[in-house]
Amino acid sequence: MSEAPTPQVNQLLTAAPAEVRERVLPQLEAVHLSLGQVVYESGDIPRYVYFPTDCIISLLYVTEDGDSAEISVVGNEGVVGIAVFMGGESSPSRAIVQSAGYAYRLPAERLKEEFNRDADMRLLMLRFTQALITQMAQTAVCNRHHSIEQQLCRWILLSLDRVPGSELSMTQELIANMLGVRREGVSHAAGKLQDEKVINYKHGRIRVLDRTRLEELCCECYAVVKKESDRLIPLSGNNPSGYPLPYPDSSGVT
Amino acid sequence: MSEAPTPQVNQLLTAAPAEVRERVLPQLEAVHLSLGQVVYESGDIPRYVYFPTDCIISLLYVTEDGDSAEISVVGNEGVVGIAVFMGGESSPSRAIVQSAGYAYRLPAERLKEEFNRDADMRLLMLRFTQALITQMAQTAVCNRHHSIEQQLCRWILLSLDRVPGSELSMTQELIANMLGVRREGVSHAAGKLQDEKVINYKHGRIRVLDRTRLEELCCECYAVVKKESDRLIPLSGNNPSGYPLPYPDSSGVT
DNA sequence: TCGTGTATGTCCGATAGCGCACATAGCAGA
DNA sequence: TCTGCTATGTGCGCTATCGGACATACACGA
Repeated sequence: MSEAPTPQVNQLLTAAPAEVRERVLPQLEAVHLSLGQVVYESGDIPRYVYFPTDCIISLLYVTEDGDSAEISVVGNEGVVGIAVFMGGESSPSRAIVQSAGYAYRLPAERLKEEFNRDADMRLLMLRFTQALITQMAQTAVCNRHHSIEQQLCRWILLSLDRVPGSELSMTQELIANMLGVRREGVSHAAGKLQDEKVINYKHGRIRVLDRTRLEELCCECYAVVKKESDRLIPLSGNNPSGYPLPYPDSSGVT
Repeated sequence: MSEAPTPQVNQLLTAAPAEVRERVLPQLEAVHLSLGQVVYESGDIPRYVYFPTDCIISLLYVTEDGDSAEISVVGNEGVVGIAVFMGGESSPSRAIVQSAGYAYRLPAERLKEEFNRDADMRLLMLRFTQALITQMAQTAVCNRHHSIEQQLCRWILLSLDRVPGSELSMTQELIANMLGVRREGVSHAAGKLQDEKVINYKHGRIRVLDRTRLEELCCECYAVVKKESDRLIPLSGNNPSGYPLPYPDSSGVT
């Protein structure tokens, strides 16, 4: 388990107004989040908000009979726990770690204070929230109209953008939970992508071989979300590769 | 075409801090919105925000090949045009009138000013936004896991809560567009509900005969959204019938 | 009162995804 | 190196929904 990246890897922390950052930095605490860890349960009142650096956190909705669906993913471009500043305190979603790594956490109260105190900070958080909303809405349409294969492409691309390298650590079983489909469905779709040499799937490890082709096979949902995120979140757009800034490009396998 | 209800029919206008309300009331303009009217197109920069009184506005996402899905509905409990205060200016959704009636519109700039000026007003808007987020997310899960019949029940209930009386003016064709399914699918589901004497469908007019049963046939998605809205939006929870306050209960047919 | 257009109901085959069962393959630990 | 667990691939019948074609029924206006 490597060291925690610096807080600046998180784009919101980097883009935060200087004085807010100064107040907040000493209070940030690096925490390692492991795969599958539940950060918030549905209805929980968060004590901390999390700024991911090299991890990915999924927001899931779970139905009464156990079916689930991922409604958005958050990586180093964002923060988990928006209900804290949106004023609702809690939300009916579950937040789980989709890719292990480090995040910086801050007491919920502290973010709330900064949000209410500093207009620029507020704008930053709200614009991120709007990007999140776009992601959710697009996911809803995607769930309705696009094939599992297309959705898998979207899912891989969204994840890839939030993680260094071109590899994801994730079983088909878990992806199936995220997409709200059967594992077999994912297996089938992944098989097709492998036949096309677009990805390589090996025991819980996806390696993307041909990102361009992957984007072609994907529905437009990925592009819509990406474009809107780039527009709304500072920095995010300055980095055309989509990979987190402090890492080398996809050339090297981690 | 009857007169416009007072602005107080809109719960956000009613719940707004007194001083904000005083500043804003004289600048509100009643507008009649007719069925199917497009309030915003995807990507538009709104010049006005709309506070519905007795109309319903749907937020839709449309895919490249014309498929659509409703991601949320807004009635007298809310406001349309959140991108204005969220800081993104525009959003990729289309807003269309799902049920004709009146709304009060306010220049976008004015809402933005009040939002930035008054912390209570801000909280009000943000809590409403969080309720909207819940609705979108629940829609995404519902799209994935529930049958057309269940979704139709959810849709009818959500609409009914936002309109006086127990009747909806809406063709199956339009409902199909909202749910992102075929008209035939809606026809089939509506037929089953009619056989059960839960609703009565007659040429673009749905009459709800047995609301209790309708709620039973519905997936939990309606209840989740309703509960969260009641929690987050003031007043909304004070009115257990769920119908807009200034109207008589469902007893009378309009 | 009658016609016309819109709204609804229904039938067909096609297909994507489900649920289940089971075979295989890679990985980790003894 | 062997063993066992976890992850993946695959086959089969089932069902909901799709896509298109068509028949009916209601509502409104001449």
